[in-house]
Amino acid sequence: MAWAGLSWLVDVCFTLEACGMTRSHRREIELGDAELEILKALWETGPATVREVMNRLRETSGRELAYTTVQTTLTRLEKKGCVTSRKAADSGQAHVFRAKVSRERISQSRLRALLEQLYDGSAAPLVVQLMETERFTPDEIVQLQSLIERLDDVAVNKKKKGKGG
Amino acid sequence: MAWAGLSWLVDVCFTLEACGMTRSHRREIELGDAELEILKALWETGPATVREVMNRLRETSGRELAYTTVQTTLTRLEKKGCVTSRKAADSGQAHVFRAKVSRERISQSRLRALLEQLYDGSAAPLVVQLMETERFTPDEIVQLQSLIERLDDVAVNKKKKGKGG
DNA sequence: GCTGTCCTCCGACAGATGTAGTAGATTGCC
DNA sequence: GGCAATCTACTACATCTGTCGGAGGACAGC
Repeated sequence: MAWAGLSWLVDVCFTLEACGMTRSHRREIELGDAELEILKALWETGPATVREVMNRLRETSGRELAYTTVQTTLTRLEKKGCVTSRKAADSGQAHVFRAKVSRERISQSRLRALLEQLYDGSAAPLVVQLMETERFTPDEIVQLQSLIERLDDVAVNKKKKGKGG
Repeated sequence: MAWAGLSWLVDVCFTLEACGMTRSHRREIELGDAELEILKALWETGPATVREVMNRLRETSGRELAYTTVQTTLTRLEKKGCVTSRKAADSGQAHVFRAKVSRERISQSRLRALLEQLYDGSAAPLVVQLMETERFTPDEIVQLQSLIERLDDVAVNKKKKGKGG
């Protein structure tokens, strides 16, 4: 399972938060579906050429895109600052593209937009909705439980601080 | 607060689930940002005319849109099956628009898309991300805790049922 | 050196979306 | 009956996105 632990994600999220990137930006990055799909392929493969991304799409999603379609999309992603490209000696003259934004960053950007658009920024309804409509494995439920406890601790600490200090 | 309880949302979600609408549809409804904003206004006002929606947008978001812009968007929403319109006796000749899809439905559709696009359909990472990066009030945390317990119960019951027949 | 292959760059085009103007019907009022 | 306000319907247009083709450069093999 990709669920060896939530910690990696938790860490990433904390990092983002530490960078002050969690609030205030309504919509940092706007990506279409195809762009996102290709970016996802790039996350999964790691740095890759146009052809590698194209193959990856075919193999994993059965998606048949023209070489130039992938290329155009990668170029647009580069223009948006989501990927970088450079020439690598070991890949002929083909450019190697590398994702510059993380999956979590995109995820957060989209979630934020969703929150603003649907619930005036309040996150709880979305969490509820996710928990109610999606399936979770028992393991995941345990993980979520511990996360909530952690949230709870933070809340309690804050309250203490607020009172005592 | 709008958080008198989560139960309404929970109910809606269960209803959706009962309708078999929770999985399998990749992308039922595609809405742009402006469309969503106007649909949101309609959720908030209840059935309303073009002008009322327009005013609502100005008052709540400071959004200044031309009358016809709102109208066009509402018409497009109607074509997409998200709203209905009819002539009401008490509103002159103006059509009264009414939201036909719920906020939760849209929310779910978008969340689902996000899940598929980013995490191959696995919901847990999104929940984690939301819980880590967004703020929750102590009350909300309590609510979430009880939800998790409920999830936990369901999981346990399933296990029992699976065993017992 | 020619040819085939692969790559990059550029241009193209259709559909969706955001935004709005205009024409013509309807209605209230003098 | 005519004018002003308001509404609907239609049209328009720029931008973004998805998708791709063709021109031309680089390189491997004959």
